[in-house]
Amino acid sequence: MRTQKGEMKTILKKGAWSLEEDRMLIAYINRYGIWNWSHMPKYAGLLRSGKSCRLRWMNYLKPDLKKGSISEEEEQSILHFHSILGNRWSAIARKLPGRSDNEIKNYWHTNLKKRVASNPVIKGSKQKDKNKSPCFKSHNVEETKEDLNIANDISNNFHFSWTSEDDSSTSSGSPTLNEFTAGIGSPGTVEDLRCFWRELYPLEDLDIRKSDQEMFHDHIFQYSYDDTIAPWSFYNDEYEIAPSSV
DNA sequence: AATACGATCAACCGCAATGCT
DNA sequence: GAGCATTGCGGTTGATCGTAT
Repeated sequence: MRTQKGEMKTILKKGAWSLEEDRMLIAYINRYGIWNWSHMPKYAGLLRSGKSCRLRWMNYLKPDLKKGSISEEEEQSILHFHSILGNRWSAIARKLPGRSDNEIKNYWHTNLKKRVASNPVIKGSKQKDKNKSPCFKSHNVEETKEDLNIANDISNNFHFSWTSEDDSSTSSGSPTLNEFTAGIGSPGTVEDLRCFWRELYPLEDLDIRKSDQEMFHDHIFQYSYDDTIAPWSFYNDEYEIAPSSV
């Protein structure tokens, strides 16, 4: 189905993320970095909005996120910074490394809000048992840990290189967190992306996903056929991805 | 055992800010 | 400066789970 502008119109998936979707997003970001949330899902083979992908990554998949319960120190920090900043959750989150704004917001609403309302001067804190949390028991936490390992294995087997204005040397290996969260990235060339998908869906699975490959005929993709040197440099002039050696 | 209810948290939605053309 | 795309934020919702009855 196409819109009047000739763009592909896809039905976007909503609701809980599956393991497979997590795996695809992690693997894609490990390989190409974060270059454009709106366009990324399509190239990663995800039927999700960019917003949804960004949220999933920021709140759950980002490797430097802490997975455990909020500590007493962190709780005191939340109380302290909330008294200064109010409901500016993202600002509070920046003060607590490894915690997302969503996590802090949820923690506030479920643990602290009532307590602060009933007792404005809170000194101590109740340590909640996160093992009782439904989400801790769901597939997401434990299985995603395993999934992150799988994704890391995948990314470790990829050749990843780029150059920048600041650093004319070429870096190889997997990008660090700072590198790929700093916006370094590229959707890759058509052939490069094919290799990426083959890594995710070896042989027999590739046929099943033929419909997904309709995107190779997407108008944006057509650019890449005519520009084989730095096909995606128009997205980010500072970086260009080297042809994959996979 | 079945049901109701509350707690928790991942995900969605709408809007504002920002950047680009 | 207008219009559009993208990103980031905060409020809210809904699914899931544990517990009480």
